[in-house]
Amino acid sequence: MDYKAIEQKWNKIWQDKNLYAFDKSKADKKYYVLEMFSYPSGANLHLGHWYNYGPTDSFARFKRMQGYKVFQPMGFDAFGLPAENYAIKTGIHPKDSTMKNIATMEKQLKNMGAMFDWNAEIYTCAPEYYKWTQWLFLQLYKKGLAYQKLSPVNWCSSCNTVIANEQVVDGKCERCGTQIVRKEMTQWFFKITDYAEELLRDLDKIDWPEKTKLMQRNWIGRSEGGEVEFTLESGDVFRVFTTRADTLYGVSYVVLAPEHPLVDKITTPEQKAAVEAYKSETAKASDIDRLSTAKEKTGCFTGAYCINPVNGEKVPVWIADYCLATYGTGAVMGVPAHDTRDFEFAKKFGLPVKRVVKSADGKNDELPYVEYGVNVNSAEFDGMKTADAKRAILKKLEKAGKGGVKVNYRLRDWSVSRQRYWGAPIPVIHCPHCGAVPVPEKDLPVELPYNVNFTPDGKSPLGKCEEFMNVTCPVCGAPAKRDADTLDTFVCSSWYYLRYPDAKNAEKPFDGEFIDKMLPVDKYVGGAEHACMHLLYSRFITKALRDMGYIHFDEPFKSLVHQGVILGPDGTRMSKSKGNIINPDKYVDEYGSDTFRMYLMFGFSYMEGGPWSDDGIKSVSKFLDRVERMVLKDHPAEKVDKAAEKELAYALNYCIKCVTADMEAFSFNTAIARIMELVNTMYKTDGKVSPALMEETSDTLIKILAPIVPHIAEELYSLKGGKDSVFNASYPVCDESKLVKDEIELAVQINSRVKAKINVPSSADNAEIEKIALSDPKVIEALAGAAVKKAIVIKGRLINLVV
RNA sequence: GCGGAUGUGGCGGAAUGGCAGACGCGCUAGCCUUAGGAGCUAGUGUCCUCGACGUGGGGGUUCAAGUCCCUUCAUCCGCACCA
Repeated sequence: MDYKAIEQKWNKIWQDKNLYAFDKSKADKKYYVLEMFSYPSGANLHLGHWYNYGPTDSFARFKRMQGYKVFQPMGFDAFGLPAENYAIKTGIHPKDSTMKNIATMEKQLKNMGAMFDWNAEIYTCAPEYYKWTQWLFLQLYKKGLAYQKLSPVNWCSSCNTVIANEQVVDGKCERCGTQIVRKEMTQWFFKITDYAEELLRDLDKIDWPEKTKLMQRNWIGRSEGGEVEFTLESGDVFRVFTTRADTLYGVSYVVLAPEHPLVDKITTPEQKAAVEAYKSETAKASDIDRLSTAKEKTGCFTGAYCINPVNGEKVPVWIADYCLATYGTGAVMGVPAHDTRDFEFAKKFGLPVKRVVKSADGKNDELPYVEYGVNVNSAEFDGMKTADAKRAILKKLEKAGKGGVKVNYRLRDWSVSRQRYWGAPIPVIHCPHCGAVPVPEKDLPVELPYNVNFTPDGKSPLGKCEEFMNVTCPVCGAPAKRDADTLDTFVCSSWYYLRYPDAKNAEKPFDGEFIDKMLPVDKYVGGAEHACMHLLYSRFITKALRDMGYIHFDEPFKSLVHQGVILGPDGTRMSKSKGNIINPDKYVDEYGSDTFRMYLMFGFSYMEGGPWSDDGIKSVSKFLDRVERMVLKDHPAEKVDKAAEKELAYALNYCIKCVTADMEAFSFNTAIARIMELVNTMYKTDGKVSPALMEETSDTLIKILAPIVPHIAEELYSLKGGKDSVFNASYPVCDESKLVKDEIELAVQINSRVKAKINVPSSADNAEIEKIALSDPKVIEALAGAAVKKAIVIKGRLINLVV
């Protein structure tokens, strides 16, 4: 077969017939298959794209043949850092390089032969799209879910610019090697924490991999505890969050995050220099380093003292980098006797260690003692069990107005400001009189200007573009400035699945009534690396839009699958620097896109991925030749053998049954294994079965294969006389009556070791099976007269005789 | 450091607690062909035969463990400004 000619032929026919366009009037029978859209970073589709889109398209085709109206769109997540970095390096404008990359990738995606509905294509960098991304920002702002605050960024003083985490290597700027420091800037945030509880709870409602749900649960990080208010000598107050309020009598110091707003105010003149030095040291460390328990504890005394609200004790206030400003209240109480980190800290700085909990059996175990137990040295709470003491102490604090029960989340609000050019401009105007003013919706989109200077020099590129920046305030008309930052690209991708079904709507981001019919996405397929960010942001945006009344469902993705990662032949992640990149084009060129796709489906466990190998693809190619020969040949019946006919009918229906289940479960490698078994049986029984049965089997085989090798199956289908597309045919259904066997083989175990095989009628009950087993000569020999204490029969599998 | 995963023949990988290694690659042999890097058929976990041993290591639960529990080792991924 001339694969290239066939691919071109059918791609053109499918396109001319508009075979894969979604019929919006059939939304009631919809099945929404969505692959995570591509970032057009390189000029070509890489193997990861192929692995995501090829097999998933086969799943979509399978669903179509099952009678669903499949909607499978494709688009591009086109804003982002790499295009901008490329521009800084080469001078080629991000828009130009991105649009060029998109054009190439579109062409390759079309050659892949996936049934994408190109009528619904979107690019996030198109004004027609980001207009609505900006609209989304404005709705969140109106709803009180977008706000500004000071937040640290990575700052490179040599490049004079903000650096992404990715560009920080060992704490240094990857471009110039300068030590990165963290610098506070005013930035926009989305209040995802308002939804922490629902985001956690609704995980129970969705069909997602358990590990992904677990990761989100841990990311959200709900912990129940309490807040305790400490009063400084200056009269200022601050609160700490703790899960161990029962240890409050053991507090011997408190720690503020070095970034805590009170630090400057309370530091005594004698400590000023030391505190400043410590703060600038901390600015160099990443959160990951700061939280490492392996690292030696560091800290600095502020010179200030505060009052423990339960016992009036005066304790010193320190700053230390193991306390993060972004978690809890940015302050922790130090209880060295009952916390490992606090213990190390106290030991290093000579702070007192005071036991307030001992184990329930009354033993004074070694300190730090972090287990639950019974309170001691805790005034009226002595003798209480940990759980009771927590409650009682928090109650006392609550009465005194000094704290109380509190649930805390590790989840932080979503920072969406980026000091970059290639993104959706933030639709806000900063007016000297009115402050931050949202751009009126009628003025959207705030278009990204083309002519800007990317050279990093301390300002956002947009900030240097006068005609962009200078506007009049929509409220008072005074001269004002636009927000010079752009939105995090995750904002663009947090709602794109809502845009696809109504991608060309010029009046609205989407028609709510129609979207309610089309969503949620029935099957979402993409990489596991998005578990905690994109997949959480999308859930948040869906819930926020629901609460604003735009949509009426709770979750965007009903069912989720992660494909694995294909590694280089050396078993490590593919990268340019390692030179182990596999280019799919080479194989598509040599073997055709169907064969390449089928190899991706057969050679790996889809959810696992694994190292690439050249060896298997040839075997898939051979297998397809073998199919072609069998399906197209004449099938003379030399002598029709009933047993052979039964065997073939069994093989066919068993194949249908297994492949249907395997396709549904994304277990493509085993689905293909079952198809290979069927073809092997066809070869084995050819000539011994009636031509009619062989023809029927061939026709069915073509339909089973169609989702996996769409062009080849379409060609075979038409060569066999099919008039319409095979993708308008329905998927074969298993005839259970053909799977009934007269006799089944069972293994006979004696004390769990297999000693013999027996054939029993499929209708035999347990007693009969035992009787047959005990009369088998091999079994008699192996038993050697021993008495059977117990016989365990597992239907269709084995019988185990315990002696 | 925290969080998530993985570990099965020479290789890719199969196994609702029920005959470990489906299917394929590779390898071996036979057939076929003027020819084969084509095709068809058979064999192929390890060890010395009966048999024994085998799912990273060690322990446990069970009639039965790759699968469940405990422990240990190794490798990989994510960690909030890469997308």
